[in-house]
Amino acid sequence: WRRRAFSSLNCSDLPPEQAPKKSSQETSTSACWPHQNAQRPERTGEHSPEAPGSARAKGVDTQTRSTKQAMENKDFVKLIEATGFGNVARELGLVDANNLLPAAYVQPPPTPKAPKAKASPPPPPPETPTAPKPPPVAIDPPARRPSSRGTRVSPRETRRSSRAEAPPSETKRRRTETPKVDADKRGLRHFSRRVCAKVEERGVTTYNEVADDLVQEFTSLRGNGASFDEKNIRRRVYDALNVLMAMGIISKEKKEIRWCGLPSKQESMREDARRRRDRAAVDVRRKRRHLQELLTQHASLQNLAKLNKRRGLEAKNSKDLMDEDGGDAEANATLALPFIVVATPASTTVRCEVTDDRREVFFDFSAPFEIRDDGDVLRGLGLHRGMPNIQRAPPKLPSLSEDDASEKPTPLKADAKVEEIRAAYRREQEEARRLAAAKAGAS
Amino acid sequence: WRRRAFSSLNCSDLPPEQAPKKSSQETSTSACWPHQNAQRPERTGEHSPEAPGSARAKGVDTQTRSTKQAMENKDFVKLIEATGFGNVARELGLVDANNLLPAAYVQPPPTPKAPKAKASPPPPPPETPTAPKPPPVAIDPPARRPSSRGTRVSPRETRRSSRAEAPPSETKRRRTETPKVDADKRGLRHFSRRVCAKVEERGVTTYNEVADDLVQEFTSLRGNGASFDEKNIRRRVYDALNVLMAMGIISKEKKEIRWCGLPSKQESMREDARRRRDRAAVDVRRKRRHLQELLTQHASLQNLAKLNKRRGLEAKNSKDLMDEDGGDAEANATLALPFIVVATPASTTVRCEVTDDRREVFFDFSAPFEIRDDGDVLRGLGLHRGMPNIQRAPPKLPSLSEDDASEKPTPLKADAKVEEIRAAYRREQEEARRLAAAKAGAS
DNA sequence: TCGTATTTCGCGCTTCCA
DNA sequence: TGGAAGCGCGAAATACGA
Repeated sequence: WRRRAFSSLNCSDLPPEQAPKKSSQETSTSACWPHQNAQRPERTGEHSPEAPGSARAKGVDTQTRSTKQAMENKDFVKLIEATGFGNVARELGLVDANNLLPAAYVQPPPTPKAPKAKASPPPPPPETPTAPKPPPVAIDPPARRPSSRGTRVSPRETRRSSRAEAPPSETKRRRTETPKVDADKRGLRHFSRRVCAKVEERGVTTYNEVADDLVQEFTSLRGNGASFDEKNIRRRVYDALNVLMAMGIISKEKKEIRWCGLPSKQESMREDARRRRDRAAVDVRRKRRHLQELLTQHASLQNLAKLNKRRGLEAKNSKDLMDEDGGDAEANATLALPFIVVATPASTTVRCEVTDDRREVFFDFSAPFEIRDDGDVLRGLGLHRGMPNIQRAPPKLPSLSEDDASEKPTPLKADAKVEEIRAAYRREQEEARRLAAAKAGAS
Repeated sequence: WRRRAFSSLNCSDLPPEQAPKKSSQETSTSACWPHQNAQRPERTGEHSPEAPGSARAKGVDTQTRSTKQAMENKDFVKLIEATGFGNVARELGLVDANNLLPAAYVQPPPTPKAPKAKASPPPPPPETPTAPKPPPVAIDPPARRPSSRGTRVSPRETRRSSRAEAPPSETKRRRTETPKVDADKRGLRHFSRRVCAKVEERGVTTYNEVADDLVQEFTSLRGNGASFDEKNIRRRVYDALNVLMAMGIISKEKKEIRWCGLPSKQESMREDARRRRDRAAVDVRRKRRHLQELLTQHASLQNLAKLNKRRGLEAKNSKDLMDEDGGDAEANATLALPFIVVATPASTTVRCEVTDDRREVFFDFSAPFEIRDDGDVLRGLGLHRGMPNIQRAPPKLPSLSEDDASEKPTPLKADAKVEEIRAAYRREQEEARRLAAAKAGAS
């Protein structure tokens, strides 16, 4: 057989109500070949030998059908079992516990009637089992939260003064009467649940809001009009809030109770905060470094200015006595800013070319070279020495593992001897003169 | 200036300790042009006019340096402020609150001494502030957990019997003496934290384990040997456990307290369970559908077998009387399985070609066609009718929002009249004969 | 049914705030 | 400094296991 012939169709030739509704899935299923075992699911080998042609139908009379059916059902159930669907079938109610097909196979289903109606009808619930949740708005403001104890005569107020004797209080009586009715609607367990839910619902709230709500809820829950245990509820709310607080599920700050939510959220928020903190720390470090740089620069310039001034004076003084090329001496004795230095090895050949308008200079080096700006040079001269080092104790951040005492630069010597500066300066001057140098006039 | 001249370098001509360590970042920074404002960070316009050439150095004498320095520092601090770094500098301790540079600029830093040593040295902690956590093993089994009240004389036992009078209890006295020392080491808040930690640490534990541990911890924490409030602690543990239980952070089952973990974990696990549950539900639905299919198939075959038997008998009986083409009548009266039907519109031209060995048949259709297997045909014949429909109440899953009562198929009629079956059969037979049909012999 | 485990419940002290 | 908010604390009631 070549059996790839297949396509969409029109079922108009079939009786309309029998036309199979061809969902794509059904189509592919019903198009399977029955005798190609592998393709039709679950038609196992045990079934195949009993297949259609050899079905053991006992008779054809419609009247005796039900009895025959019973037999066939047995076979059928056996088949189901063999196919591994027994459990499923039983579970689904397709066959009952006795491995019998339900009567629906033969008879129309009887008028549905509760099959498990027992003798004792359950008594109607003595109290409203789940009261309709009252709207959370303040219904009776004057009566609520009677400004704590003592200001108002409540049923509780008149109770046993010495709780050792005295007849069983109303509370006790009630509880003993209906021991189970609201067994899970009392006590710390229940109240903490309620409190938690309430705070979550409110987001930000106060003790009194929560307590009032719970009292309201509770009193309306028990149809009984008396606000029996308002005091108790209020007391319990404290307990619940405290534990919730300790768990970090809520937080309280000056009467303001705030829902902090699931620890997962907390965790992620903590993570986020940590990240931001770290980023900020890096930022501070960078800024500190930058500040240090600025300070260094400033100190260098300051020192250079001093140096220049002194050397200028010296040069001017000595010029009268023994100088040959006049005004240039003063200029040579001082260092003007800004400038850059281009440094190469001594062996390098440098070709220098200046444009006619003297606005551009071209250098051609035979070897690698290095450019230094005035800042570099001043630093190299040691003119920055004596700056306070700002790499001191970083501001104490909320405790973190890593410490910032990592790259504490070697503390600079407190001051630089003027002679050292001078020597360095001379050395550099030599260097600068020997190599290619360019100056831009200052001020 | 064309200033792209740059390359890697050798600093061999410079004094080695002055050779700037060129980290890539530093290089790019120090290579900036000072007079190209945009490139040197933070050298704002306010700074530029005071730039190097015009620095106001008051003198050069090293001896008077410190006083001059004070003036310059003022300028410098002003500069820092102008640059927007004032806050940072102050915060870093670079300048003090009076906007003065610290003495480090001039003098070597003095021997570091706590600058904020106050008058009253904090008294040594009267008790071990954080006790070394005792190993959790039982240290003193006989004395611990004295099998509840009454069996043992504890300091608490002798306390006020009627709390109205009686001298202030030891507890109270202690608390009043040291009001803040352990203010956060008492009370429900603290204990619930402890309890939670303990349960988490233990994973699975019992009330007594937790309580014993906490008592142990507490008594060892307060050097005071007396187990003052063992009873209270034990009482509080109940409270904490209850609330924790209500929050679902722990669970308790017959004295076995189990850590259920953060709600986040719970949430994910709940999510996971829900997913698995849904997957299983889909699985059940699919299996149920499949079972229904198998049942339909089985019923069809069963019914067909009956029908065949009866019609075969009828044909045999009537053959003797008035049949013309003998044995074929019986074969024609019955339907053998398996087979397939290829259906086309009446107007379709079908070309059929069979190979010599008769193992392959080729069809050529002039229009779309449809393939139906025996299952389809039997279903179309109505032979599956009367099968109980298994789409009954699905097994009650743990409460879920969605209901499965979505695609309840229209209940099939209880039984199929034999005449109907016969008519349908005949109709289909006609159709099958008129169209292309192929049979594979059965058994 | 008793003894223990657990929970309920509210008195009165402490702390906070105006 | 007095009143209100907050809550420590433990007696008593109840639940529970043997």
